[in-house]
Amino acid sequence: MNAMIISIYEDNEKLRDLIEMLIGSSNEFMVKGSYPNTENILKNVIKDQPDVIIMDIDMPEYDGIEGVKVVKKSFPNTKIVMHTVFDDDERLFACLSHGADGYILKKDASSSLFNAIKEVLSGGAPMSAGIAKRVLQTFRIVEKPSNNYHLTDREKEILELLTKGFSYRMIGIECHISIETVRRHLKNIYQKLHVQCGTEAVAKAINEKLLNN
Amino acid sequence: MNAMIISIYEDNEKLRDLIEMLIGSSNEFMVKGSYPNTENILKNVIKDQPDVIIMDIDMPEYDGIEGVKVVKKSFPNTKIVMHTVFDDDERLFACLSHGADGYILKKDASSSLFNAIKEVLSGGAPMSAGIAKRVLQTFRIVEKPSNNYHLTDREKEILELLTKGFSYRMIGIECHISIETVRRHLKNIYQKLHVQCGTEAVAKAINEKLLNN
DNA sequence: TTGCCAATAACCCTTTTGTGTGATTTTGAT
DNA sequence: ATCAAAATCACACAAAAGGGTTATTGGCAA
Repeated sequence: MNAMIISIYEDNEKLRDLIEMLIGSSNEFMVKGSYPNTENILKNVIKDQPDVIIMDIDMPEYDGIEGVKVVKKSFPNTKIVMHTVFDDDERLFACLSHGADGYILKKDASSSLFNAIKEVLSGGAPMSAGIAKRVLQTFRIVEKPSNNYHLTDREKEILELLTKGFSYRMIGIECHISIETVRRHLKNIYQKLHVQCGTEAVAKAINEKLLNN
Repeated sequence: MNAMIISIYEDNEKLRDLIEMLIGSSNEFMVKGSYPNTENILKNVIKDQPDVIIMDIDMPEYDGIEGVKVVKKSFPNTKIVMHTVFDDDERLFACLSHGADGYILKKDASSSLFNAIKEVLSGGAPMSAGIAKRVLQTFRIVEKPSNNYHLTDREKEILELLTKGFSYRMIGIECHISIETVRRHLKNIYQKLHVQCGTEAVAKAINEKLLNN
């Protein structure tokens, strides 16, 4: 099997050399392309054809988040492992949302970086321990304070049609009931939701996910 | 340092014994509590006081997802590592949303399970490679097809007030413009959004995140 | 059985919305 | 300086929404 090609984007020259050495020392990997920022990264990627990119975030002028964005747009199969000091949510999720495949903190042992490359090549998503935890925490359900307005099924049904832009008349036809009954239901719904009008009810229903779907 | 206490929930007796042996063989860990399902898990946890729980998902009667839910509700600091054959999104995210700290597939080497326990104890979130990848993928921004309706700033402002339940009149007062102008703006907004009425516009604005906040 | 509640329906009346049409003023860009 | 887009205001009219009140029916539970 041919050696996998690795590109490095890191503005600290010493660190860049170090990573290059570390990775190049294995005969599984070959470093091709080593840059201090993401200027013209698309051209570089076309030239280098890397399998994996090691990407710092904080680089002058052209930063790593931009880099992830442009590379992943054109080369979604090129793996990108972030390698950075930042562990704030904002940058983390900015990278992930643009398609970063891994996120390793610089404070971790440099062997992590080496393993991360292997892991990402075998279809995984290497993350530093704290990062993975942070990611999982975003899935926690925020135990909602029972925003239960005791809407009946019928009321939910009618509210849902309202959110779809149905007029009272159309709702009546859809539900096979008279427009007067629709009025009655909506009147009750507005009271239960403590709102004054349809638009407010729709906003509340969507924002608080009151509907079953 | 005292040995960390591990509990095991796994309905396959042979596998349960195997895990028990594997983990108990280390003097870092001590297995206390080993059960074929999550019946009375709360009582068990109170009795065993485990630091980490290894939890299968598919168990008769009382399954692992229920187990995660009830344990994490009362003991959020007790770490739970799922150990299962399932890698479908539904079960995965059901576990994560209730607070599972790790997710290891049974097909992985049993050493993974051992390492996972160490990792979760050191504040990490151990996941099998494919699982981590799946998790990261949920963060990808679905490159929205430029749902840009070319609303002007003023129009967005007015649409936002509408979503807050303001009447035309109130919007006029809020923006220091006549109600006729409000009507005019809304008329344009409805055309741009291809909707017929306020409720539909509000639903579209919220669902497609057309507003700046 | 009685009584409650959800669902249904109707009538009346006022206010709000939505639309068509037209016009003026502001503002930004070329 | 000029042109275009955006923002402003006005009038008229029909349709829809929203609120008050009252009433009937059917199901379910105390």
